[in-house]
Amino acid sequence: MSEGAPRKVTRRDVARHAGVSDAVVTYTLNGKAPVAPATAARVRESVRLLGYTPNAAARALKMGSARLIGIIVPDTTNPFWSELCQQVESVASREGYAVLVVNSHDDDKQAIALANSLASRQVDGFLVASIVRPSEVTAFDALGIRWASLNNPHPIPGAMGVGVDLEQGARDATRHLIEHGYRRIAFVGSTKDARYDGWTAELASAGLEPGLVFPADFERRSGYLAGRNLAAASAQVDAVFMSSDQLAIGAMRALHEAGVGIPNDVAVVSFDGTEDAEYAWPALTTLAQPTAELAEQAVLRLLGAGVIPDERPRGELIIRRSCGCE
Amino acid sequence: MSEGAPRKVTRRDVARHAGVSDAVVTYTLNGKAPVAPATAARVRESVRLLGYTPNAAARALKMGSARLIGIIVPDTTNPFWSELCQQVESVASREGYAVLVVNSHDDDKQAIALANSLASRQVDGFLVASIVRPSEVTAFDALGIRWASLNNPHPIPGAMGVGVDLEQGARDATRHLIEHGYRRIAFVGSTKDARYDGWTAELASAGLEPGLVFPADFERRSGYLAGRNLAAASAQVDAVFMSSDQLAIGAMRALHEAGVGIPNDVAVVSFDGTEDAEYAWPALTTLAQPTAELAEQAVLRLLGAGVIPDERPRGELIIRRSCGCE
DNA sequence: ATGAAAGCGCTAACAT
DNA sequence: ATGTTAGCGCTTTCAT
Repeated sequence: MSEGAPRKVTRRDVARHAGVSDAVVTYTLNGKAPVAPATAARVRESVRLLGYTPNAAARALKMGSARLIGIIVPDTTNPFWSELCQQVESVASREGYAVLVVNSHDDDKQAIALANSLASRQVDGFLVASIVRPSEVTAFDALGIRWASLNNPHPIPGAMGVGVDLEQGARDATRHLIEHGYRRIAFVGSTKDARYDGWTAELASAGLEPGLVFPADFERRSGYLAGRNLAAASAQVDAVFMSSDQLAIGAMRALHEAGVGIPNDVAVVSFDGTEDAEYAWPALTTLAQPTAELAEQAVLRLLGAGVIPDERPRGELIIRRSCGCE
Repeated sequence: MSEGAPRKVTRRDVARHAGVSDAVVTYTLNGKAPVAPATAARVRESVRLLGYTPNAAARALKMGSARLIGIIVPDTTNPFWSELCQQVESVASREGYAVLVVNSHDDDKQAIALANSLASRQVDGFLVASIVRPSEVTAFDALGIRWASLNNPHPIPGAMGVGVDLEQGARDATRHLIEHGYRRIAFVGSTKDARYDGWTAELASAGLEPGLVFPADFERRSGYLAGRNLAAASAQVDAVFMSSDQLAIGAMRALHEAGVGIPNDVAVVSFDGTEDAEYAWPALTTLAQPTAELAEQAVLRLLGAGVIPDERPRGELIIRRSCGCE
């Protein structure tokens, strides 16, 4: 490590060292005004010699922007969110912004407090991947900063947002199961989620009876619990749609423990397309969310830059063996 | 969303509204000076009414600290790092600091650039989880801010740092395999890592021949590749020590595909203790790193606060079925 | 207990 | 092409 040594070279030090005024240093560094080549070179040399680092706080104060965006996620430990955050970071940094990631742990009080603290840090905008209720919409709007919802289970009235069409994705995944010939297709997930609507609709449009529902949130542990129930009911189930990869991974553990064969006894299809799905056993057929595209659109919308297509990004089914293919 | 509406209530607005001076608002909010109860109440009311949010940039400029710490990790998408980051965030926020997480993608040039940008953002210190070479030590020290290494494969000379005793952990894990009676124990990981030394030493002290080595970094994909080689050589291997859970998950996929039974044909023990290990199939016996403790020590060291025990945190072996137990 | 005022490091008119 | 200067919103002596 290093001591908090007596170091703080300012723009002024650089100016003196280079024998110019403060402004010229700014001009040189930010390229907003013409500077004589020789002068510029001298300034740059001084910057290097002195090891000058601009003070972002001063800049933020002056500019009213910290070139920072915030993102509120339920849990960065969940691979889907961590992959998405990384994509967001990648496009943000390309645009010259840093990203402050904060965890809400799915607690709304917390989310509002976090939004406040982001606001006080002068973020130029923030993304909310946690569930957003109407009361939060009000609270967020009151902050007077741009914000957008990211991949919420349903579009939020009155709020800007981007997210895949979850209902359509669930239909695509469910249809694949139907095409395999499975007729008793169960659902694991939340019934308040658009994926539930998609599963229901697809079953109906194929003239199939509604399947069994095993309620769960999106985590592995919850999937494991649902998986135990599913195993117990496996005689009445051919296949199952899982609302997230994590859920599927948890459920498959329970299925394995109960000796239920996948896909022979129960076929599974899941949702998200995280890297874990590829390494699960058996490898999961999953509806991959286009996280890169999602991140791109979200950041550009937030920054009010770029041309943004008006259609919702659509997921893509990745076929592996859990559904019975190959 | 909300427009970037004409909003910017400053401390001065609050002061006017409450009929006091700017200073009194600060006194009230920061509790650093005595304020008459009635005045304080009035100020607080004005804050509420006006929806005042302090400007962190101004505060940072004045104070020379943004109450921010940075952390440079190789890849937040890797569950071990994301879990660790979340722990760091949790203790930092308890101490009143936010955390800026950045990805180095294991690129040293990048790491130095990131450290620079953290410095310019006035972080109070930063943690480096990426590999740190001597040249980086110099670069980091030159920044004049506190920094510490976090969980590097080896302690870094001249740098403050915290991390588990990887060598000891690898010995513990390897010993467990030996106690099972396995005698031909392979290694998957990097030979430049302390875990390799631990595996080697434990084998030697048990009087066993050195086992097969399958080089790999710490990712799933790399584990998968190593796993294929391992499968091909499985007749000469009883058990294997994997340097990370991710590696083990990737390798197990290859083993399954090759029809190699776990633990019957090859037993496995891994390292890290991430949540994935619990849901892998079969569930992984793993040497769990004490991430909470690591995060606690790292942040407190960085902030130069609290009493920090001088011994290295030690991992704990979590027994599941991949090693042949139960 | 409260107020006045200086200044943190930077940018951007506005002069020259 | 370069210099001067006025703040951005906050904290903190130093007065009162």
